This record gives sequence, C-alpha cells and structure tokens, in this order.
Amino acid sequence: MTIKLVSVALVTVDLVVLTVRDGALAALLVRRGAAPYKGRWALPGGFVGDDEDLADAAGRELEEETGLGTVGVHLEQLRTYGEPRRDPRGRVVTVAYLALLPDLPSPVAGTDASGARWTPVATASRLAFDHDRILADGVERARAKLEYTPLAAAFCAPEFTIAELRHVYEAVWGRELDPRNFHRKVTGTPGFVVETGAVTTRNGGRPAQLYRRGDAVLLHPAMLRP
Amino acid sequence: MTIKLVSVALVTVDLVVLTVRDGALAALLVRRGAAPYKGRWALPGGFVGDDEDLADAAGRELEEETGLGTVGVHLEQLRTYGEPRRDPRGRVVTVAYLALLPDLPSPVAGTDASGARWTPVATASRLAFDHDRILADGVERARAKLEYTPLAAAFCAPEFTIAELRHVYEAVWGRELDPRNFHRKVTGTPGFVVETGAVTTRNGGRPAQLYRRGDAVLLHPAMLRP
DNA sequence: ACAAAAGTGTTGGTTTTACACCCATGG
DNA sequence: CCATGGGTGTAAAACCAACACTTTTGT
Repeated sequence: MTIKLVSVALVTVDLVVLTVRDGALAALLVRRGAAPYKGRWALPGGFVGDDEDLADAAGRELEEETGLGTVGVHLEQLRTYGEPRRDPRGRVVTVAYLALLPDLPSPVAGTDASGARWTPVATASRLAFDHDRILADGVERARAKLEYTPLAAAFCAPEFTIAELRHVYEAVWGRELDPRNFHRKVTGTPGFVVETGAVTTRNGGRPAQLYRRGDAVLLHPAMLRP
Repeated sequence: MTIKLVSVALVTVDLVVLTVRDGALAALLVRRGAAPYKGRWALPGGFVGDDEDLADAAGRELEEETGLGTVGVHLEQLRTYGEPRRDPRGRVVTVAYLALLPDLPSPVAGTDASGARWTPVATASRLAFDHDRILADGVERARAKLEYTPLAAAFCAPEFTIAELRHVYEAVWGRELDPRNFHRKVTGTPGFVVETGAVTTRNGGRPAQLYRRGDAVLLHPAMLRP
C-alpha cells in the first residue's frame, strides 16, 4: 500500500441556483475575477468556514450572491465532487448545493452589477472547473424531483395560481401540458397545494384561485413526464 | 465578516453496504478498535488518498472490508456530512457511499473475523459518530430507488428468478407483494430483465426461468410502493 | 360582444388490483 | 397423489389523455 492516506483538502461549496425566467429554466452564474479560469463564467461558491456547517456555508453564499435571506428558499445538497485535479490550485473538494428560487423581480443580483447573471441553462456551457457537469447534475435533479415531490412550488411566489405552477413544469421539462388535466391532477393530489380563498386576475382572463404549498413531501400519484 | 474562510479538512469516505439476508435488509458494520467510540459499531470507511478520487477510495474501502472486487457491485455516492463537531478529533468531512451486494455465502467479511458483521438495519442503532443518520439516509435511498430504477437486481446473483427479485422488494419495503402481478409487471417493463433461457428448481416447486439484468436505467412504468 | 384565461364534464383507452385457475417439479 | 412454488386469464376499479364546453374577467 503506497497511497498516502491522510489527505487534507480545501472544502468549498458551489451553488446551482435555478429559477424560471421568461418561460425557461435559468441558472445564476458569476464571472470569475481571478485565476484560475479568470473571466470565465462559473457557479457561485466559496470556501467553507472553519467552524461552519456545509449547509450554513451554502446558505451564506446564497445570501451573498443574491442579497436574499434563505427563508422560504429551497436549498438541498446535490453531490460532492472531489476528483484530484479538478482545481489546478490543489486538492479541493466541493460540496454542491441546489437552490430553487421564484423569479424575483428586484433585489437579486443578476443585475450584472456584481458580475452575476441569470443564464438559460440551455445556453450555459464552457463554465470554469467541472461546473458544466455540476450544473447538468443540478438540472437533472430538479427535473426528476418535479415528478414525485411538490418542489415546483419552490419556483413560485408564496401564493400562486395553478397555471403559474404549470408554467414551471413546462419550463423545466420543456414540454407543454394540458391545462385542464394539469389542474385536476394538482388539485386532486392530496397535500400538494391548499386553497387560500383569495383570487387574482394578474394573468388576465377569468380570476384564478390562489394556492399555497401543501404539506406533502412526496406526491401520490406522481406527476409523470412521459 | 469574522468567519475564517480558508477551511482545511480531513476527508473520509464511509460506506453503507447493504444486502438482503434471511428476508431482511442488512448492513455491514465494523467494530471500532480505537478511540473515539472505541468498541462501538460503525460504518466501514477510511481516509481518502492524497491523489485518489472519492469513488476510487470508496471502492478500495469496499474491497478491503469485503474482500470482493468492485466489478458488478452497485456503488453510488450517497451524501456528504460535514457538521463541524461530528468527529471529536477535528474537522472531518465524510463522503458517504451506498453499496448494494447480493447475499454472498462465502468470501465476505461478516464472518466476524475482522470484526465486521451483517446486522439487520431494523436493529442497527447507537452507531459511532453520526453513522445512525448516514445509515438511515442510505436505507431510504435504497428504498426509493427500487421504485424507479432496476436497482433491486443489484441485490441478486447475476442470474436470478422473478421470485428472488420479488423477495428483494419485500425485504427492502417490508411489505408482501402479489407474486402473479409482480411477475407480469417486471417482465412487462422494458429493459428491466432479460430471459437467459435457463431454468432452475433451486427454490422448489415448478422450475423457474432465470433472468439477467436488462439495460434500462429507469423503469417505465415504475414499481410503486403504496 | 369578444378575447383570454380558469375550470368542469365526458369519453374511451390503458393500468392496476384481486383472485381464480392451470403448470411442472420433488417427494 | 399431493405440496410447493411458477406463471396466465380475467373482470372490476382506478387512472389518464384528449377535447367539448361553461365561467368570469378586461377591453
């Protein structure tokens, strides 16, 4: 056995931050200001504090990058990437997190001030490090979890209409869904959404019921993507 | 900002190794021979080599612990645990892997020689570190993936009968399934299993067809666990 | 009145479930 | 012949896709 077994590594968190903008799934990217990969787009991220939990580090980076608090934001661990030469500076193990946000009109970065920008995932490529792969993994996770969890609501404002929820599915899956059948399915799946009693006409046409997220954690039956 | 941001950590891999034995889901545990948690049961694991990929480290640990090669064994990354004080010796971030094995009669540890043992997951508790939680996460992952992937075959020998496959589902889900409907469902799901042409009577009764794993990676339709 | 969006009813097809029934072996 | 496990048939129930149709707003 010749492997050196006590391995010390730098630990970072990287964030796949997704939202639905203009009918498409978009990721938050930042432009790197320093080597390596200077000038290239990358996932937001940074080092984990000495006495900081991984999830806390991810929440802190999200706050720094978006200006948002982490309350109400869906944030889950995605996967860890630790290939020995993934970072030219040395052994860096990164724990990737997946964050899902509603399309916030104002306080988010993406105003391009801080060098952060929303990019449709279909056109995001040639990112720094192994971030192409991490982003792809995050998108695939989001697509899969829409099927069997109520995660789509994380892309919506706290109160939303069934049609707004449907637009999320259509954007993430890249496929049109029948509004009538979708409505029945969502309202018929126990715990997915709960009626608030309020209505809105913000989308034009007949007023629509507003809903909040229900307490289900798994959808039975699932929303299938055939 | 007072957080020290350049965090150096020791990186380990821990393994949740599962098999089906005597009709129950069982995990491979080792008894710790040194502090901390000396004498307590723990998940097998160890440090990642200096120039070693995480998946390779997991495969190496599996081989050391079971005496098996990693060919044909299902091994996937589970989750990463990095709570600052999860290890009293210092900052240790562990990347957990999930391994699924057929119930091998002979060469595996578990003979208790090396201090390793198969334990039904229902009775495994009070493990060292945060290993209770890691084991629970691994079991839940296995349960969930049986639904929508052909993973159950990883618990079977290379050639298996439909009934043997059903026993896996019944052990992992803790629920009896109708043999007739199960048979139709499995053989009717494209790519799940392929007939070998051979038959066996090893389970008594009428000879049963032997099958091998198919090439499907996702099951359509899924095997539901209601 | 008309367009646009929300929501309900209906229908025919597929899938699931429960269970009766037949098949092929060992003892 | 009987017990045991393997596998097929079938009918009722549940589910799903497609689409005609009604409701309620803004202009």
